[in-house]
Amino acid sequence: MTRRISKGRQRVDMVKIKNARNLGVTFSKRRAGLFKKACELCTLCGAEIAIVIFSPNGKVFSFGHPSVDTLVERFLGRNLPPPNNDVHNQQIVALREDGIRELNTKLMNLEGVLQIEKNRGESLREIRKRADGVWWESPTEELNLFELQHWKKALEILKQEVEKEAQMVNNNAFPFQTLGSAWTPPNCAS
Amino acid sequence: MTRRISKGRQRVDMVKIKNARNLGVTFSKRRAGLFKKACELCTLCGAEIAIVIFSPNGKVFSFGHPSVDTLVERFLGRNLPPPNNDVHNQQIVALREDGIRELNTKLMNLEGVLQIEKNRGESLREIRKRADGVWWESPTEELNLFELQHWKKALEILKQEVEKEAQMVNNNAFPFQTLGSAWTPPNCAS
DNA sequence: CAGACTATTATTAGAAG
DNA sequence: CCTTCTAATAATAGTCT
Repeated sequence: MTRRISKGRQRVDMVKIKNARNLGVTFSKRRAGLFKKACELCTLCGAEIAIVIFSPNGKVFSFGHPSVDTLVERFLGRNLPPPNNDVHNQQIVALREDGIRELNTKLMNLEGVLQIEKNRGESLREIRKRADGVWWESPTEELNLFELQHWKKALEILKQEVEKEAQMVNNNAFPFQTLGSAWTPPNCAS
Repeated sequence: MTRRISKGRQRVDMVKIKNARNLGVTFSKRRAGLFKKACELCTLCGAEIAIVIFSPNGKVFSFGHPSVDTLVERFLGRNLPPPNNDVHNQQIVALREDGIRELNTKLMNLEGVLQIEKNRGESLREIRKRADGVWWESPTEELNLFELQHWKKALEILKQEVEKEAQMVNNNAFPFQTLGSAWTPPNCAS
């Protein structure tokens, strides 16, 4: 029996990914964790969440309940089937007017540009691996919270859509993007 | 001292929120946790993430790195295809470097301080006294809010200069890839 | 490559202030 | 509406299989 020397979890502010391989593994793990958290928040609190992730390699992953497109449309203020129009618009305005966030983006912009200028001469050897394909498993879950029961219908419709899309993806030698696909972690909060 | 009978964390599949009040608290806490996870994923792995959350009450919360709008547009395919050029990859590589991560952390911490200052009106000294441990190590340690805002302006001006310089490259090689976070938790991964 | 393992940290539900 | 505390579970980085 070899001695197991597991490094265990590091403090977040000390995490340093050693190489590209580990970085990819970490990305996959944390992406799954993020989607799981989102799913739990949906089922537990009755929230509607859309997440779009662009990986460093250019692949796209998305999570959406009831669907990314629906929520994005609502966020952009086009088709408002608003349960609460006033609050919604107020929030949008508030989001857009938040100067601090704007400041943060600008600062980050500055840092990014500067760093790029610094690294302009550096050679890069980035692997454009074929990232993991979109897999989704959708166990027929019971939404036990009675506040969430009206979601069942939407969820089933969503699953059908995703199923159709996933089949297309599987048949074709799926190229690059995953649009409008939802992801469901194996064990989402019920 | 009364005896503390803390229920502790429940298993996720057993969590049942007792009443509306607790549901609201749970929503806030988990929403913050989700955003923090997303921020860590951005900083640690160089991912770009947009999250839109509609609360059960109709309120909207968003997280975007670099911005929700940018990523949503890319997701919807209305804008440029995923940037897979040298400059982009260089930036991703730069994100993984310790230096840029530290800079990001510093800026995010700065952002967090400004946010808190704006919202609470507390003094920087009090905040720093409370936030034990993680802080930036730089000549900014003695800055108060006033000076921080001054620094912010200087950075913005510098950023404009850099942007102007990079504008020529912008059109071809560096379309819209930026660093930035729309929302920053108090302690984001470094 | 994809899971399993595990030491370790992170998250969080509920309660109290 | 906050913040803080705490027990208890959840997440995860590195490693091995």
